[in-house]
Amino acid sequence: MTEIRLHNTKTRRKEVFEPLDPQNVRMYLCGPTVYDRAHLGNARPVVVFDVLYRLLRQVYGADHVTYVRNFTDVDDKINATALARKEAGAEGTLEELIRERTEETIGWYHADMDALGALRPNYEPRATDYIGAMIAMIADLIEKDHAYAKDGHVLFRVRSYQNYGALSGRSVDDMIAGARVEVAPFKEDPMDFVLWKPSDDELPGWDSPWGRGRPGWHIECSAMSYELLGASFDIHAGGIDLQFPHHENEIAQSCCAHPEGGFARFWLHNEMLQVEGKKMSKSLGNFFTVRDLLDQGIPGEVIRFVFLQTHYGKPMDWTAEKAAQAEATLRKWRGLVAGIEPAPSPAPSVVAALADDLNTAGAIAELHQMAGDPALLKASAALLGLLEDGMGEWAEAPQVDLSAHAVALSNIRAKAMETKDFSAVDALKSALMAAGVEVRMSKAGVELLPGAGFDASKLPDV
RNA sequence: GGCGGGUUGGCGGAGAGGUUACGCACCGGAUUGCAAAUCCGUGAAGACCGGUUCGAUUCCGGUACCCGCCUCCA
Repeated sequence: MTEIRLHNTKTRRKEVFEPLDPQNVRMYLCGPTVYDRAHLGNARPVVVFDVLYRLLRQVYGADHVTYVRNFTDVDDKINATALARKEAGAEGTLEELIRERTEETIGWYHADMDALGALRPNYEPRATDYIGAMIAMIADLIEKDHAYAKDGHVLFRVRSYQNYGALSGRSVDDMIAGARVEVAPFKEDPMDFVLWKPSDDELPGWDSPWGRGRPGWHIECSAMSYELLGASFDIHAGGIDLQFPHHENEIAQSCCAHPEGGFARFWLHNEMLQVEGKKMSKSLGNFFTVRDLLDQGIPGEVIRFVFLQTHYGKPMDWTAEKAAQAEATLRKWRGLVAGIEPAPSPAPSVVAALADDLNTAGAIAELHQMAGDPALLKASAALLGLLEDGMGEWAEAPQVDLSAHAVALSNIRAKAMETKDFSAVDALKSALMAAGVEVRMSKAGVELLPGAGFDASKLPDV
C-alpha cells in the first residue's frame, strides 16, 4: 500500500496519512457560496483537492472514498440579487427567486469545474437542505452551554471551548487585543460568533426555537459534515484564508456538539492565487472568472496544468506566459498519446510524487520523462486529471483537406530543386504559415499540418 | 499590533546535508535548399549575515524584502 504523507495544518507538520477506515476514506472540502460565477481563485482548491481525491481513489479504491463539497446557498449577496430582481418586477416569491439564482449559479459552477476536469464529489449538499440539522446542532450547543440565545440571535460562546485558536495559532486574548472583532450588544464576549440570526420580511428565513431567522455561515459545514461523514472523519480541506475564522469556528462547534468525535484529523489548506504577481481584486482590474478564461479560448485542461505546476501550499501566480507554455506542453503530449491505450496503471514515480504531500509539480516533472512511453504517460497523467479522453478536443487538428496545397508545394519545390531558385517555394511556405499551417519538408516529401492558430480563410489559392 | 508563509539558474519550479531536478528559453551539433519538427549535447542557481558540520542551497538564529490572514473571501 502506498504511504501517503500530507502536511497537516493542525500540527504544522507532514504526517503519514492513515484513514480511520480504509474501506471509507472521508474528505470534506469547503465549497463555493453560489452568488455568482466562480473566479479563478475559487478553482484552485477544486483542482488541487481533485488530485487528492484521485490519489485516494487510486490507493484505497474508487469505491472506498467519500468526497463531500458543499454549496453555500444562504448568503446576503444571494439575497441582494434576488431582492433586486424582485424589485425589477420578476415573478415569484423571494424564496423562489433565491432558489432560481442559486440553481443558475450551481449550473455555472458545474459547467466551469467540469471544464477543468474536476470529478464531481460524491455529495454536494446545499445548506438550505440541512437547516433542520443546523437547528438541531445549535439547540444541542445551547443545551450543553456552549451557546446562548439573545435577541433572536444565537451565539457560540468561544470561551467555552478551550482549544479555540489551536488550528490557526492564535489566542482569544491576542485577537481581542487586535480589536478587529465586531462588538455587538447581544454578545457576551466580542469574540463570540453567530450561529443563528433573525431575518426580517425582506430576507429568507426559517422557523426556529429562536424565531424566524437564518443560520450563520460556519454552522452549515459542521452540520453537513456530521450528517454525511460523521463526528470523526479524515480530511478537511479549503483555502488558507478559511483557516481563520471559518475552520476555527467549525472545529469549536463540531467538537463541542460531538465531543465523542474528533472532527477532522487532517487539515489541508491551499495557498492563495495571484495574477501577474498581484492579488486578484476588482479594484486592480485583474479580477476574472474561470468562464472568462474559457471564453478567451484557454482550454480548461491548460488552466488545470498551470495550477498543478505549483505546489498547493505555495502562492500561485497566474500569468499568460504560463498558460502559453502549458498549452505547448499539453499539445505535445496530446500528440504523443493520441490513439494510444493507457497502461494498466500509473507510473510508481508519479504515484510517489503525489503521495508526498501532493507534489504535483514533481509529478509533472516525472511525466516529462515518459515521452518515450505514451501508454504510461497517459495512464500517469490521468492521476492528475490530464490527457484524459473528452478533454482534448482543443488540441485536435482542425479537419481540413490540405492535400491540394501539399501537392502544389511539392511540385514547386521539385522544380526549385533543379533551378536552385527557391523564391516561389518560400513564398508559398510563408503564406501557408501565415494561415497557421505547420510546414514540414524533408527528403520524403511535404507534410502540412494545421496548427494552433489555423485560419482557413487565410489559406493561399493554389 | 498579533499569527502564518515565502525569497532557488534568463523565466517557471521541485527534491535532497555531500552525486545532473525537471520544463521553457538560450547556445552548440545532427538533420533541412532555408526553415519547422525531431534527436543529441553545453552552460547557468539557491536574498543577506552569522552558527552547527569534515561538508549547507538543504538544519538553527538574525536581517532585509515580498505575500497572506486577523473584516465577506478559495
